Amino acid sequence: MLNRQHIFQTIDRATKRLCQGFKNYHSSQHAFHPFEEIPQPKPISVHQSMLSSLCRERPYEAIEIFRTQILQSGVSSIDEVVVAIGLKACRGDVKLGCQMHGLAIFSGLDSFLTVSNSLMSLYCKAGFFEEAFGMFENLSSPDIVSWNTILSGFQCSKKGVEFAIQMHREGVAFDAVTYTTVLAFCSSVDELNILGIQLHALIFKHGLDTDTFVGNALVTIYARWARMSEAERVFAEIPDKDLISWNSMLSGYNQEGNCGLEAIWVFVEMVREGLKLDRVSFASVVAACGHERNLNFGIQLHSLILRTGCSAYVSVCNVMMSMYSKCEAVSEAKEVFESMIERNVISWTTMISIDEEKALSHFREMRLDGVPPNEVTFVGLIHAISIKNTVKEGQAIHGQCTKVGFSFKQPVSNSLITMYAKFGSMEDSMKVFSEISFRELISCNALISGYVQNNMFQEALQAFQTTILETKPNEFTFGSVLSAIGAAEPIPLSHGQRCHSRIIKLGLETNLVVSGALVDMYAKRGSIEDSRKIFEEIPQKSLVAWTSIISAFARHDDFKSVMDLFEKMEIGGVQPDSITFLAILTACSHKGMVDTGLRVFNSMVRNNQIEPSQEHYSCVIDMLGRAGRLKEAEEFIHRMPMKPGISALQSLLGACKMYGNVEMGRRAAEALMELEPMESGSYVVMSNLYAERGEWEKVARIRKGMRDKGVKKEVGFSWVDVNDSMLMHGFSSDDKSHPQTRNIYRTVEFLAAEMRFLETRHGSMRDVEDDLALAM
DNA sequence: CTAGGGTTAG
Repeated sequence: MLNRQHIFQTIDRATKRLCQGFKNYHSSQHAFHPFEEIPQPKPISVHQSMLSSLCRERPYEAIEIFRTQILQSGVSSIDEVVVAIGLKACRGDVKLGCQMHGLAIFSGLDSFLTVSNSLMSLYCKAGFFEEAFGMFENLSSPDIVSWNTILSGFQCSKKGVEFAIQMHREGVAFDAVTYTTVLAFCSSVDELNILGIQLHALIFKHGLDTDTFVGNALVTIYARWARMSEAERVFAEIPDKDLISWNSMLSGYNQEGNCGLEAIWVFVEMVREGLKLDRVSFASVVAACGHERNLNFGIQLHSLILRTGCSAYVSVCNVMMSMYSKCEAVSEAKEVFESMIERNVISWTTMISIDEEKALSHFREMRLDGVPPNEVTFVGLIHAISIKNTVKEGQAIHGQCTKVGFSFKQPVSNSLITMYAKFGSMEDSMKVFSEISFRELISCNALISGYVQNNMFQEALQAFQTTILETKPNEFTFGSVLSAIGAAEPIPLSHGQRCHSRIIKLGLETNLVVSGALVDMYAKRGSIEDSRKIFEEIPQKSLVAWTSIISAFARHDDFKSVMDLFEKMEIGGVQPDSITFLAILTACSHKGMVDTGLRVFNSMVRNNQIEPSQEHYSCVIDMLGRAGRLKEAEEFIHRMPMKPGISALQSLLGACKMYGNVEMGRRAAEALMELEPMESGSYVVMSNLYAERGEWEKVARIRKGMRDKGVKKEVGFSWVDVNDSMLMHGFSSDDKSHPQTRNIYRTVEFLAAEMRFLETRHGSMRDVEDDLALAM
């Protein structure tokens, strides 16, 4: 394991040195001037070396030189090598290539294999594979380069591998290039990884694993399969490591997800080796830095990138934007965007996902800029609109997606499901879901969590049960379904227990999200012992875990446990957040520990720099109110920086009722009725308050007001689990809707009689009977 | 003839 502190200190030193040394780093330019000084006609060898050095870096100049030569000295002044290099310089430009092809036929140089090979390569690159393949089939004696050229032309990895197998059957001996090409095919298809390993064995047998190109390809495939130890082993055995070898390692660590630090470490070693870093190195290391959320190092990298001139690359700027946004430095990200001369889809998409407020206007600008959006753009845009909660815009974008044919792309559908769920219209979510061709887990998770968000817990459970028939659930699936079971009284706890056993089977019980959700679910469903057991078995207790268990005990009014756990949490070095404090305040309030509660509230603001929310204020008001400190409670409401919400007013009203304060109660109730005129609660409490004082006229006025506005009192429900069904059975007092009502009531009477009988013997069943009578 | 990077839904 690497020591973070140590690494970052080392990186700091290394990059500082690098910044100083970089001034003369990229100044070396290729020198071509001697070419001009050689008089015409220039010997062929001069052209060969000139063109081959130019064609990589500046192909158009190479083509120009080629043209001048033909015009000045005729076709006879060139040979097959020059034509081959000239073709290379065309870089997949078919028009130029065709001209060159004509020239080759005209000069008779097309009979040379090198020229045919170069032509085939050109046609492959230009996307005319059929053309190239036709040429290949007409070759009387293709060499390994001809084979490799065709092999590399395959767009589909599987077809490419088939061709390689055919090569093998026909007795073509593989060389380093063949292996490299086939390995590249293997790395892009999962099922081919066994073949990749077999190839590695063959490569090893032929001693080709020390070839830089082959080694790089091996490093790349191992990195892509997240087998970094193997990648490292191959890497160590490459004698002539080039920049690509290093970059492959760097990106390999990046791909593994949480190995950002290792990636940065590789970068530092690259710096130490004195390598000339390029845009790919920077793109990778900046991504790693974003992963690590290390803004300081990111700024150092940024300056390094500016010094090396790599800031001219769109790709590097794109990843810098993303890094800054991950480090929560949005203005820096925007600055990078503004400074860019050229922007591509990724630049715009990144900007759209960073700045959700202006997402739509960025999208419009993007269209005006002539950059066509892709599916990722729509994912970002839909996400931004979900956050903004602008239904009209969402529908418009959905329409746009459909128009450009993106709405059936997997990621887009998934974001649409989430968006409609956020809008509260599950019908639309379901519609999108049902139109998906292949239901991957992410789509199911999106749907389940959508149901939970909209309080449709049974539907969530149902969707979960369909999901587990189709695929293996993951931590997100369980996170959602457990919260559904925790929140929904009518779902029997046995479903939660079944989930729990499934979680254990899948080895997910120590997962951060899942363990927290389990603790929470058991606590909400009354099984605090299970909550505690699960909590204690979590090896590394996270903030979520601590908060879950504290809230669990708070919900059970176990003040002592709450405070014990809170202390242990702080000793354990885990910083409480606003939700933790909310749980503690709840516990204080329920136990009447007003002064402790106030102390906690103040320390939250002062020591932990947490801005109290509406809920925190309500909790304190509730606490003061319950203790009869009504004046302070009302003062507290006035002290709130925001408009007092429903729960704060309800708390105050409740306290007024408890202590019979009609005046204050009226103020609270009026504020409440204004906030939610259709809720019966405040009317009922107020009329009861007046009733207790005998002010019947006022009671009547309130009752009439309720009737006029159409406010109805909600009926309370209880639940009973019948035969471990999917749903529990709900019933209210005086409920006669069940077909077996008569039998049910007879049973209740029997039970009541039995209790009376037992009471005469034990004398302690009074309460239970009262409860039962109430339930009727 | 061959190789490396960036945006992304829960």
